[in-house]
Amino acid sequence: MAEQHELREKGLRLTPQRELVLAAVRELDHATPEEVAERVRQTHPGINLSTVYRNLETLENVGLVQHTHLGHGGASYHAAEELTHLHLVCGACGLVGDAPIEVAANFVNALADDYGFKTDVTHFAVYGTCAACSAAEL
Amino acid sequence: MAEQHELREKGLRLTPQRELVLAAVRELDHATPEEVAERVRQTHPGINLSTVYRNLETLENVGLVQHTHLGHGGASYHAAEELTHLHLVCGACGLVGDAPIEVAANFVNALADDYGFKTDVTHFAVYGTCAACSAAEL
DNA sequence: TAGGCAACTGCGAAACCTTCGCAATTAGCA
DNA sequence: TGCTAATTGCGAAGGTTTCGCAGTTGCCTA
Repeated sequence: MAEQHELREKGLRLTPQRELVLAAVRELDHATPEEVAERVRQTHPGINLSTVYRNLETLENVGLVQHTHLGHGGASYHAAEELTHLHLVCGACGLVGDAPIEVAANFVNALADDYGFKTDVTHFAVYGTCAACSAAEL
Repeated sequence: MAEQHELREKGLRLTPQRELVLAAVRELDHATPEEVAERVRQTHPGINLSTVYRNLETLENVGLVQHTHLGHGGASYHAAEELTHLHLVCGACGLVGDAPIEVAANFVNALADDYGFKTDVTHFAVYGTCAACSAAEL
């Protein structure tokens, strides 16, 4: 994993904190800044929350990570290369499920054809009620 | 517009603030709590932000309004009866467009069939790039 | 290999947004 | 008309995200 390479390539300095933040995002898959910080602290206890925020922003600017809105207010961060699925958030139990992007292909095409709108389905979650909760409601 | 009726029907007291909040949500169409407050203040200058928050919550509980996530963090409120369209948020210019719910029908059905997931397409916005901005990028 | 510049970090404080408790007010019932 | 509980206003608290500043440190250059 030539991680140094990818960070340097983007014109970023290689700091332990930065590497750890990127690694944490990759390991965690949709994690909040707070969760990323917690994870990083396992190997680098002193890391500051501000630093995590700043690095997430920086990494997002160079396209290595991306954020998604999974619920309430906060953003969750993903490694950019893993953004191959969309998120199904259950309003009842709060669980976040995945579905392949292809499920939305028709939808995306329809928006493109009818409105010229280029959709990024992964940015916002898809909200609804999961199978288990629908069943429980009856 | 027998507004009194609908509020009383839901078991709510009829206060000027409540009526104004509901009216503001209906007039504004997707407005943040802050925007609702501002609007209400035009006719009722003293209204407190807490009151707006509380009324939005109350009105949502009885099903008269609903909130949607259009971006960043905050929620936006809609009159429940107008939730017949989904929101297209352009990441470049920030504009919020509308599209009829039917565009997503196939998508919703696919999620229901494949995952048993009942989707509420209006709760989260659909994120992407609008026609104008896609054109401008080239 | 040493030196210097700019990027980066840590820290604290500030700026949000939202929720909460409490006392005073007020709507709607009898 | 009076009572009671819902609702309001206010201030404060809580949480998240941003910011400024001084100190540190990566990386380029000589």
